Amino acid sequence: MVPKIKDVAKKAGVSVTTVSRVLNGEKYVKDDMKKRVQRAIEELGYAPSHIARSLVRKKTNLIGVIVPDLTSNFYSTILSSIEETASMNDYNLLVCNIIEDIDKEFKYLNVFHEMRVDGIIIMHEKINEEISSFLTKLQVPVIFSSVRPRDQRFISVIVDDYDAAYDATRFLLDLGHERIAFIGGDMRDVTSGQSRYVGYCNALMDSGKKIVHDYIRFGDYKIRSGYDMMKELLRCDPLPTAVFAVSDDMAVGAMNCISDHQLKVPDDISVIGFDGSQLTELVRPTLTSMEQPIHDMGKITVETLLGLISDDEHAATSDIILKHKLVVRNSCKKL
Amino acid sequence: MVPKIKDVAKKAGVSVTTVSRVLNGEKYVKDDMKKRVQRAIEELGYAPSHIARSLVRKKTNLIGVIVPDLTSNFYSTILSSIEETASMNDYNLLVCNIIEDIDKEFKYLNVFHEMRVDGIIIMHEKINEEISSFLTKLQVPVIFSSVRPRDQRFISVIVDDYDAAYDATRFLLDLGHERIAFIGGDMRDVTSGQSRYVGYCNALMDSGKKIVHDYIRFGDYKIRSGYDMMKELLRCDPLPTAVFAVSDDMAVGAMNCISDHQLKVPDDISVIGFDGSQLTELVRPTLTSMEQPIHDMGKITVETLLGLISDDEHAATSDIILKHKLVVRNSCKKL
DNA sequence: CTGAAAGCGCTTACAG
DNA sequence: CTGAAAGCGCTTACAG
Repeated sequence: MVPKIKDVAKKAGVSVTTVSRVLNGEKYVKDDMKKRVQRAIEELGYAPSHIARSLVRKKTNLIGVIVPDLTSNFYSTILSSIEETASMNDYNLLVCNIIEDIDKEFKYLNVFHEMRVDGIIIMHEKINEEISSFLTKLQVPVIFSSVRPRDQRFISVIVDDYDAAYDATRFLLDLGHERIAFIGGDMRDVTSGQSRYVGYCNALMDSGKKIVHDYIRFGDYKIRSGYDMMKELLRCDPLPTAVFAVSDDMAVGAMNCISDHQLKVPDDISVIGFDGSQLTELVRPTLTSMEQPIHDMGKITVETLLGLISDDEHAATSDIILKHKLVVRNSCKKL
Repeated sequence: MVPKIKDVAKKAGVSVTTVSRVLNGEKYVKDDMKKRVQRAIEELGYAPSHIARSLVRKKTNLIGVIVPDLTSNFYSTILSSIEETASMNDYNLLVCNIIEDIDKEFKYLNVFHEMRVDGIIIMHEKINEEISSFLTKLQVPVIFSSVRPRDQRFISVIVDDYDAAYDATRFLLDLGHERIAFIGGDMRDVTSGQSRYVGYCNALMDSGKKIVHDYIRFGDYKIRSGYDMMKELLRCDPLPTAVFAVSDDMAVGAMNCISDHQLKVPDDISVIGFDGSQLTELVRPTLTSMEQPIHDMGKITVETLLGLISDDEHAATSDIILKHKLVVRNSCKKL
């Protein structure tokens, strides 16, 4: 039904080899033949089967992407950038949304293997030993984007989470805040969990403040948990004057909780987020945030992966650290 | 390097045919052989090449998805549901983010063709004649999700936009509003553009109100345009007491604009949105919205498409209309 | 510059 | 129940 190379060859009165050659833009095809082949292709509406090509070329131009949550603005923005860069380089994306489901992840990694993807991008760091070793056996380039797994065999594209969290906390200290609460991530996460927590602590200590455990909570990066953790923080006495949440989503949750309790941001409590997602501009007051270069992150992730795939001698061999940047909006106030 | 069926056969001391049979779960394989094959598969870490399989089976289990904007909460939520349903049915998603770029869309449709996807899902209605006829020639099931193109050859999964817009406007009228502004979508769009506009107009007329052109603006569904259109509406005298925006994004833009001009939602102006995206719960005040069943929409889109793919006799032959539902939150006030 | 033939890694009649 | 062989739709040495 759908035309194949043989049909084109017959119609043009040449061999399939010749058709293949004009398809692949090889020289050494007489103009006359090329013209005939092109006309036949046109008339038949022929497009070569990527499937068949992949089989013989041993290259699929497919990249498997594992996203923890597609509905999160942060991830969907990175994904958007990944898609853009991949598309420009003639790669296509097989997208998997795992929603914290480790079994689904494993299933998908198997699919990626069966599909013989050329490379894999993973955007969460909660990989276990089983997945880690499966990934290694796969013999396919793997890259982590925006997170760094504990297993140092893999390359990550990230910001310096420790520095970024340190700077965010420092910013609040410089505004004169003394009672700074912290809504962290999962401490099992190396980057967004541990590093950001340690950055917060060290900034406090370096400026002679002590760490108050009542002011410290851990969520799961989502709006809801920011809200819930803030609710707990509002029971503290005295109240914190500022909150640093390690994701914009949690920061927005915290802001909403504050406003639902008839308090004002930033007059009563200042809030600073982390990520630089679109939420920052969307909420009122707009959210000051320690931003990751989300767009570049996606772009560089793909470019680095393509380097690995093509076995480029200049390909990355270690983590790529991008610059974070504090963007001041209206959610923090000088004390 | 990566093991193939031949390697498994050799290791197990059987023919490739037999290996293929146990791979495909056929009966008529002696337990003894089955065991040997399975062990060989295990030891080699063998997984069949989906590429090779697709070639002979003439089925790729791939669905191409065209999303207008991945960073939009509405679309990413549908996509998430699409992915979930596809995955459960052993289908994989090739995702394309076209960002209003008709050339990119065409390029991707060609890729989908070359990839021999089993089906295509499209989430925007701005398809031109060229794309429309290409789609028809493709001989592959196509389904539109959340939108309906002008071209009636295609099946859509949608809500009744006219009714939904009518009901949303009716809701404001019932609250006692007389001066109801409207921020619409692109009038070239059949569903979200035209139908919602007509629904708004008819609701007004049916209750004896006249249509004030100053109160009507058209945006592009995004936050920014809601903001900009609202800015224009704020120049009206008298001010409208309520605004109906045909997407939650535009409604949030409108709310922000109102609050940036020192007015209050809903005390000064009520706002109602459309879609039921996560934004509704995220903003303050929370946004009343005419909701589409986003999750079901994604699920049913895939199920319908799979019906078409398997050439099920019960497969849909016309549009599928899902129920809309008004969810009242805190952005609208009784006058 | 052009074409016949082998091969990519599978599945599926067909024969036994 | 098992296997040899053809074929899926391409590309790529190889020979001319």
